[in-house]
Amino acid sequence: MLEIVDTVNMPYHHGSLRAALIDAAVELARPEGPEAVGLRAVSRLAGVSHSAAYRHFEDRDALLRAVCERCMSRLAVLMETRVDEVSAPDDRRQVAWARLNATGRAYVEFALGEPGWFRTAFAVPRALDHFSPGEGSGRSGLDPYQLLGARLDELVDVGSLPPERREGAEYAAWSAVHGLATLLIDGPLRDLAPSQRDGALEVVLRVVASGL
Amino acid sequence: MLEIVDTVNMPYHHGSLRAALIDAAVELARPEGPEAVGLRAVSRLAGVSHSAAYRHFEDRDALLRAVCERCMSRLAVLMETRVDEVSAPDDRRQVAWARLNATGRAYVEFALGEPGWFRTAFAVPRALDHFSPGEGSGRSGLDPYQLLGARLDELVDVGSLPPERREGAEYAAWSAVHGLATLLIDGPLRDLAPSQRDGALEVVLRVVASGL
DNA sequence: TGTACATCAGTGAACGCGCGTTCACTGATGTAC
DNA sequence: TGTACATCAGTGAACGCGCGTTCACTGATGTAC
Repeated sequence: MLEIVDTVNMPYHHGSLRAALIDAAVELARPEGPEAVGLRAVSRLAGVSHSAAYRHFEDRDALLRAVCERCMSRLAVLMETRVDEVSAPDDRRQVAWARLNATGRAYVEFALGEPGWFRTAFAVPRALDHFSPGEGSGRSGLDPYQLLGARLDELVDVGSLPPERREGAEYAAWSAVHGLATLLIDGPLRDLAPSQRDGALEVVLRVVASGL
Repeated sequence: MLEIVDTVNMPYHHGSLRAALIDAAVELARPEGPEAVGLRAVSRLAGVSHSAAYRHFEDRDALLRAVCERCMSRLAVLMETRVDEVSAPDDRRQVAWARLNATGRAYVEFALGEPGWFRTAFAVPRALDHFSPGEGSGRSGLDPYQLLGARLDELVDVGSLPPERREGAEYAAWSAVHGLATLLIDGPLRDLAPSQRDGALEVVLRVVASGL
């Protein structure tokens, strides 16, 4: 919801402008993606002069980085939520597979449901080991990559994935859902009908599961 | 190679400005990606006033579309080349699998070797059925998606892929290599060491092959 | 408790940039007679 | 073969836009005495 800020009754000191700027940036990124996150546009939405932003962020990139982390965190939260929703029958192996599938489904669900946030989450790429703890992470403190790793570890634990095939398994699972997501939202598959989209997701999940 | 054009000795009429503009745009897209393809920058590189471009392209998007097709075509050509390089032993099944792998490897090779072109190829997404014949295609006239389909058809032909699992198989294979490519060049895996990159590619190919 | 003062967090004008697009123009080419 | 003229493909100035960044400033807050 883009709302006009009543600048007349605003106190001179905002109090929590840094947080307000990030909120505004997240709001702008939602429909438009990371390109919409500019210092001027964000300050405008926050109802503040654009130079005020420099009190809280070194430059435009610093703001964008903060927004990326928020978006990445939202992705992590959705993944955790969907995994937690998996009902747990007796069969531990079945649960482990269902949870892996839920993880992948959540990833694509997020990309399709919030394409702007999804693109923003990946707009300031960083190396895996550059993740600071807490940044871009969900409730459990794990980022999306680590959440996927946890699912694969579980598969090993319950004996569904031979330990010798554990190494690098993230790459296969992650690439598959990430590729599908980007092809569906930005790429040549963007005009696929919803039913075809679902079908594609099922095939991707099936191939990964049986290929691991 | 960005070269300064000798504007003094240029004839008033260029002769093939449309082609020259596309060439210049492809050159700009190579290191920078699609963002670098602007009417002014491209005209500048071609040694021509920026308004001249409007004689050949309706607007900036029309130019970008032409460049995308060229980049997509280069991808198709590399895929064909790598497939043709596969030596053909007796075993038809082995050949079919090797060719599928070569297709996927070529895809990632292109993305890593020419990230700007790769990103440009996908910068103006279109629906699959919007591909006009010849656009974005390689020597054989097939675009990358169709080249992948041909590999999968071959697998069915030689009996390596049950026909009932043929449907949607493109989505799984394409998503996997596309996801790996984008994670490696733009995403969180961009700082992976070359050896790790290779390892990730092998895992991805193995999982797709055994999962199909 | 009151006052001087440092510090902090805002403002708004300005600089310089590159972009897409339009428009009246002009130089070169080709065609009709 | 020569000339008038239409057509085509360029030019360059101009408009308006939004951006990131800097800077001197000012209003509000908190602290020391």
